[in-house]
Amino acid sequence: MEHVYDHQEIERKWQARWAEQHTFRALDPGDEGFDPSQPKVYVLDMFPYPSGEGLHVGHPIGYIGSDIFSRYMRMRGANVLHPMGFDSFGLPAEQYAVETGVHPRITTERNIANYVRQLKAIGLSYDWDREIATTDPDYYRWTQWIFLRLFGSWFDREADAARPIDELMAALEAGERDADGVSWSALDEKARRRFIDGQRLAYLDEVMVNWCPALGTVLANEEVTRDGRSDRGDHPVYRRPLRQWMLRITAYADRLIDDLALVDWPESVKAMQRNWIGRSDGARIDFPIAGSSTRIDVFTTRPDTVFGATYMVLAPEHHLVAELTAEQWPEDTREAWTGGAADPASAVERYLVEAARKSERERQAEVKQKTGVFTGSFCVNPVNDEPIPIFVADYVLMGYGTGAIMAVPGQDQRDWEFAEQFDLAIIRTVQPPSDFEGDAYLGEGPAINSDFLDGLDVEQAKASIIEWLEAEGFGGAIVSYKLRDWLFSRQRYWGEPIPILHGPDGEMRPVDDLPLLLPEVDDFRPASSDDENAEPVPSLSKAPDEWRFVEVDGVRFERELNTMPQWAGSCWYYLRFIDPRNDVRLVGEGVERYWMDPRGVDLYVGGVEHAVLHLLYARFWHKVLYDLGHVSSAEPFGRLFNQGLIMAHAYRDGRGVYVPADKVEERDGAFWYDGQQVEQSYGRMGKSKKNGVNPDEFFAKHGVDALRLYEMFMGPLGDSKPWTTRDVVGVVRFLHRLWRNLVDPDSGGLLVSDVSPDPDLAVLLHRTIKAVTADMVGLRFNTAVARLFELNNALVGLDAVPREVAEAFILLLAPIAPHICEELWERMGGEGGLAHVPWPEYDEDLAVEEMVVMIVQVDGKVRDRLEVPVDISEEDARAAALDSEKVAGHLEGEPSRVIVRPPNLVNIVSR
RNA sequence: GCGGGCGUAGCCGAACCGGCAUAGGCGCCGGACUUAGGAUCCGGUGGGUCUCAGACCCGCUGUGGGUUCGAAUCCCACCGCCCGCACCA
Repeated sequence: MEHVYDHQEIERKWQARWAEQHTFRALDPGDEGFDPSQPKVYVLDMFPYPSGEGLHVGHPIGYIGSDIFSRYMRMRGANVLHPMGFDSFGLPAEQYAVETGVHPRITTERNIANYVRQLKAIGLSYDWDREIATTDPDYYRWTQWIFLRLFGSWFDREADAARPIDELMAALEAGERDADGVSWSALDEKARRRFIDGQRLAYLDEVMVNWCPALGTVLANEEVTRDGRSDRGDHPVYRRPLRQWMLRITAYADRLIDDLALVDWPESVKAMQRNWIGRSDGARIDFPIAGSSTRIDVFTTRPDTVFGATYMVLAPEHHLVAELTAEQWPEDTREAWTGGAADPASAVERYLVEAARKSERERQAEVKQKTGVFTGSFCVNPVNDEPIPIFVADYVLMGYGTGAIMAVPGQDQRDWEFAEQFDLAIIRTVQPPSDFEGDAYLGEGPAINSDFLDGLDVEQAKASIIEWLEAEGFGGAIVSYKLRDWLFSRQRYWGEPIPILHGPDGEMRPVDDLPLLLPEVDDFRPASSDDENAEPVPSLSKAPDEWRFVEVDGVRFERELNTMPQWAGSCWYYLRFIDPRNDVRLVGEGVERYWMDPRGVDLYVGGVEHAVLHLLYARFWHKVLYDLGHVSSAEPFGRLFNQGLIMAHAYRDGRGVYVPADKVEERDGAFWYDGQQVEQSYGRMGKSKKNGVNPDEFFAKHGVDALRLYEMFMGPLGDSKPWTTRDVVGVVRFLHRLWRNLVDPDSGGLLVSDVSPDPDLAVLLHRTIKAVTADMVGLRFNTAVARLFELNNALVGLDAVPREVAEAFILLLAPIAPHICEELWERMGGEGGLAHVPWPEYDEDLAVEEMVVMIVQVDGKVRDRLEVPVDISEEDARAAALDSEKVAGHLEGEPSRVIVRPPNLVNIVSR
C-alpha cells in the first residue's frame, strides 16, 4: 500500500510549479502569446483588508468560487484576468501603532505577507505579478490623482455629466454662463474663486458630523452605535458642524439608479442601492408668512393633501427657526404648545439645546414619544389663506427634503400622533373606506374638504394641485433624495493625504507632484480629549513644519491635513489591476478598453456587506472617470455575485462563557463539554466564539483540495450555511476513492486503459460533462461536485478505467480540486500542466440513453414504470401504457382522457 | 412599517420549462477487513402491510385554498424564519 494519495506532497509540488512558471499570468493585447481571437473574462474578488488575525476557513469561500470560474474559463480558452491585492489603509493598523509604537507600514507589510502565504496555500489561481496594495505610494499616487480630477471638475446639469472646471470658467468668462444669476464680470477675484470652489465635485463645506473627542476624529454614521456611542471603544459621540471635504455624489443620483438596469446584479443589492439613494417624487410648496417676504418651503410627496395641513414643523436646525420665533405667545396659544416657558424664545431655546444634545440615533429611538414646541408664529396656507401655527420638532430631519414639512395629520401617522399630543386640528382630505378603523389614512380614495380637488383620486389631485402651485407661484414638482454628499475627510494618520494646498485668503491649489507621501510622525495617537467642545485636530498636524508649509510663488501655503477614508482606495482598484505598474497613467488606454469595454468586470464576487457603500462609491468614481474620458464602460462591475457566509455553532457554559466548539459532544439531544451541559447557538464563525476552524490544521489533515471541495459542496455558493466538521469526511473519501480508481496502490501504475467505455458509462460521462459545464457557468458548484461524486462512484471496481473517461473526469474536476488533478494528469502523460488544456466537450447523442423509463400515471399517481425506447411515438406510448396490467387494476371502465408526453410520461385520467 | 429573500428527510442540500419528490453528502443500520477500530471498503436507509432475496399499499415539499390531466414549482391568503432600510414627510 505504498502508493496512496499524499495530498501534502502533491500540493507543495504544484503550488511551487505554478509560482515558478507564472502559470496564471494574464496576457494583455500585444504580449507574446496573446490570442486576440479569444474572449476576455475579468474575474475579480473583493480584495481584503489584511487583518492581523489572518484567514479562517470561512473567509475564502468566495475566492474559491471565483477561482473555479477563472480556471474553468482558462480551460475554455478565454483570456482571463484574475488578480488579487490588498485594501491596506485602515484603522486597525493605526490602532495597533498607537498601542505598540510599531509603524502601520510595518504591520501592514507583515499582514500582507501572511495573507499572500495563506491565499497561495489555497491554490488560488491569481496572477500574482499584478498584486497591489492601496498603501503603496505607487498606488495611492493615482488615488490622489483621481481626487484632483474630482477637485478639477464640476457637474454640468444640462449635459448630465462631469466636465473639467476649466470649461466652466471659460464659459463664465465668455459670458455664456453666469454665476447663479450674477454676471461673472460683476464678481471680484475672491467671489469668483468662492463660486468656482463651490461648483467642484470635491468641495469644502460645513456639515454636521459625528465627532468623537475621545478618539479624536469624526466618524462615519456606520461607525456610530444606535445609542450614540463609538462602535470602537464605546465613547460618546457628538453632533457638531465642521468644515470638511465633501464629494458631490448626489449629482449622480439619477444615473446611479438608472444604470442599475445595465448590470447583472442580485435584485436585493439593486434594491438596497435604490433604497439608499431614496429618490422620491413630490412637490415643493411655499407657505408665505403674513406681513413678511419670508416663505417656508416644504417638500411633500402628498401635495394633494395640502388642504389638510393644520400645522407646520421646522427641523431644529432649520435656518428660519430664529427668525420665526415670536416675541410673545399669541392669545390662543394652548398650554401643550409652549413647553411651559414664559415666551417663545425661551421655549424654543430650551428645546434646541435638548435636541442638539441628542444623537441622531437617540432621536430615532424616541419614535413613540413626539416632542416639539410652538414658535408663536403662523404662516398662511396658500390654497385657502388659513393661518397655520409653526412648530419646531425633531421628528423632522434637516437632512431630508427642505427640513420643513406641512403636517397633515389626516394622512400621515406621525403627524396624527403629534397632533393628538399637542391638541391640533385634524382634517381628512381623502375619504377612507367605510370600514376604515385606523388613525391617519394613507390609501386611495376621493379627495374631500379640498375645494377644487374634491372628488379627484390621489393621482389626479396631485397633478391638479401641482399645476395650480406652478401657475400661482407657490412651488411645483420636485424630486428629493435620501442620498447625501459623501463626507470625505478623516482626521486619521493611516490614509491617503489629500493633495491640496491652502493659501491665504482661502485660495486652494492642487498638488500636482504626486504621490504626496505620508509624512513621518512620532506619534500616531489622534488628538484625544474628553471635552466635547474640543476642536478636532488631524493627526497630520503632528507632521514636521517642513512638510506642513510650502512656499509657492513667494506665498506660504499650508497643506491639507485631513486624509481620505478607507473607501477611497477600493473605489478604483479594479482599474489598476489592468495595468498595475504604469507610472504615467492610472491605466493604459488600450488595455483598459480591452478588459473593461463594454461591461466592465465580468464577474465580481464578494460579501453582501458591501451592497451599498463600497459599490455605490466605486460606481460614482467610475462614472466621473467615464465622463472625463478615462474609462470606457458606463459601469465598473457588469455581473455581481454575493457569496454566503459560512456559519458555525458556538457553545456557552452555565456562566455564559464560550467553550471550544470542537470539544463539545452531543448526547441525548443535549450538548456537553467537559462533563457539563452547554448551550448551543448559531452565527458567524469567529475567534471570540471559539468556533473558528484553523485552515492550517485543516490543510495538514485533509489537504486544500478537500477544503475547496467541501466548501463548494456545502450548498449553493450564495447561501449562508453551517460548517459541519463531521461532513468533511465525505469529500476526503471522494478524493481517496478517485486516487484508488486511477492508481494501483501496489505498483503506483495507472489503472487506465485505452478501451472504450461501455454504453452506460459513456452515457453517464457525457451527461456529467454536460451538467458540470452548465453548473460552471451558473456558479452552481454544489451540484457540479455531486455529479462528479456519481461519476467517481461508477468507476469503483473497474479493472481499468477507459482513458477517455479518466481524462474527462480529471479535466472536469480540475477547477475545483486542481492539485490532485494536476498530479493525475501528469501521471497520465499530460505535459505542461492542465491550466490551459481544453475543457471536455460532450456529445449530445451520447448523453442520451437508448432506453428510458416511462412512468404511467392514473389520475396523477404513478402506477407503473415501463422501459421504452427514447424515440417512442406517441401512439406506441399510449398503447404501452393502456396495456399495463398495473394500470388496469386502477381503472374502472374507459378512461376519459389520456395525456401522452413521450418518452417520459403517460397520464390516464379515469374520471 | 417599507424593501429583498427563504421554508423539501434526523442534518446539509438536489429537482432550469409544471411531469418518477428527496440526486449527492453526512448521520444511522447491516456486512467485509481486522487483535481492535471512532480508520478503510461494500450494501441498505420515507412509512406501513404481507405469503419479507420479493410484492403490494399509503403518505409526503410550513398551513389553507385556487388554477391544471398533473403543482415543491404558477396564483391567492395565512404562519414562521433570515437580511437590509426605517420619524425619509
